[in-house]
Amino acid sequence: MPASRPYHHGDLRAALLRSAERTLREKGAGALSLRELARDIGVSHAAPGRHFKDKQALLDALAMEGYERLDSALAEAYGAGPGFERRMTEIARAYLGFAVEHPELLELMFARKHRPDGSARFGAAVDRTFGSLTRLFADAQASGEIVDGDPERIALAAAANLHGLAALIAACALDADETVAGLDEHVHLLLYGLKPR
Amino acid sequence: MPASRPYHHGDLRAALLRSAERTLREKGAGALSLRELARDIGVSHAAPGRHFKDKQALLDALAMEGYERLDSALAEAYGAGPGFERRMTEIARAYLGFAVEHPELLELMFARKHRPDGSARFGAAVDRTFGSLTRLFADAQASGEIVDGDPERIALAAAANLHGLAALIAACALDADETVAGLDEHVHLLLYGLKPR
DNA sequence: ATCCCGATGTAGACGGCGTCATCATTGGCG
DNA sequence: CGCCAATGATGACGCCGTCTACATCGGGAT
Repeated sequence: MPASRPYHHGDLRAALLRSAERTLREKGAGALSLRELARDIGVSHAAPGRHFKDKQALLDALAMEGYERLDSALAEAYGAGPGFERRMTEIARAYLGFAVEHPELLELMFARKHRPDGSARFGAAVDRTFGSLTRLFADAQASGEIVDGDPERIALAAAANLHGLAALIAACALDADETVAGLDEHVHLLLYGLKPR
Repeated sequence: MPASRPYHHGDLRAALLRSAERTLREKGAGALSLRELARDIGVSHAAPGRHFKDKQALLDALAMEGYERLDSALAEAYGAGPGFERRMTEIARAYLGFAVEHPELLELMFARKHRPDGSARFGAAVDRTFGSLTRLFADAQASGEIVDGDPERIALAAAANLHGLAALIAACALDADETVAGLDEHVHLLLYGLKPR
């Protein structure tokens, strides 16, 4: 018979995050229970408390991981090659791709729970996430490819547009495939406006 | 002493919804408990079960009320007077106003829980909500004020833009006042695009 | 006018949960 | 080698959602 499990797990914190993310993906944030995680991993029901002050702390950590992954995806898209429109389209594709593959995580990242004081950490995370857009538009403004004006505002316009699509997809309010298929046209509308030229 | 409370409440369902909305606004959806609602209202802990199959059913009902209110606000904004841009701006202001005043409710409305089969009801609710935009753009297209193309897609571009702003405000990722103050410019960017003309 | 029945509310129980306090085990560092 | 901080186990507490069985009501059929 196998040696009984060692008293200490080794890396319970990481195991919790892995297992939690799996549950999040499969059953949603509401159906996530610390006790169940502990059971799945094979530790006592209170062990998670050693690594996360409370359930919200675990969810916060999960959200932070989400920001890091989304940041990477957007940064990679930003480097997809030269050319403003190419980059813009790739960033949009990356954002929507994230929403399609990790809708529950996206919802968690932008959940309205991160305020009591961690709001600073999450505010910074959001800023980092949209940093790729800010850089992109700063570049494009310098070369005259983008209208003048407060770069923050212009980046916000793009960010709101992308996040809106992503949030609607995550909420199942939009058909994901259909939306992704029409993404090029959507970006075109964003860049050229709804008014005829 | 007051006559003991009557055995039947009279309109417990409505009382539950009222009290639930208050809790939602003050403490968030996560902190909403059927038992606490029952205590506040003065009925037994299982009484809510007579009117809502389970907790999710109550949340769904709240979300539906939210859609109705948002629909009214948008419809009123649509009727704010003639002129496409005027209407567009007023609709945007109404949407963001809703997000500022009822952030928790907005989050609930677009929460990813409404799928098991009620997805149809909520899909229809979303369609109704963005109906004002669809109408608006149909009008505007007819008079040549808006670019040609699939009206659905154009309405979606506007809807995603507004919903993105609203969602970011509700998530505390944007400063509400600041965003509302810059709304006119934001709408301008939506209509005229990010590329110079 | 009476009876009955469905709608509504109550009482109690069950299991699950998050969290806390207390105790056990461990590995590493002085 | 011995101690200690980190980590895990155990048990307890109160709250929760939900189920079942029972109580109370009002209104419609007779």
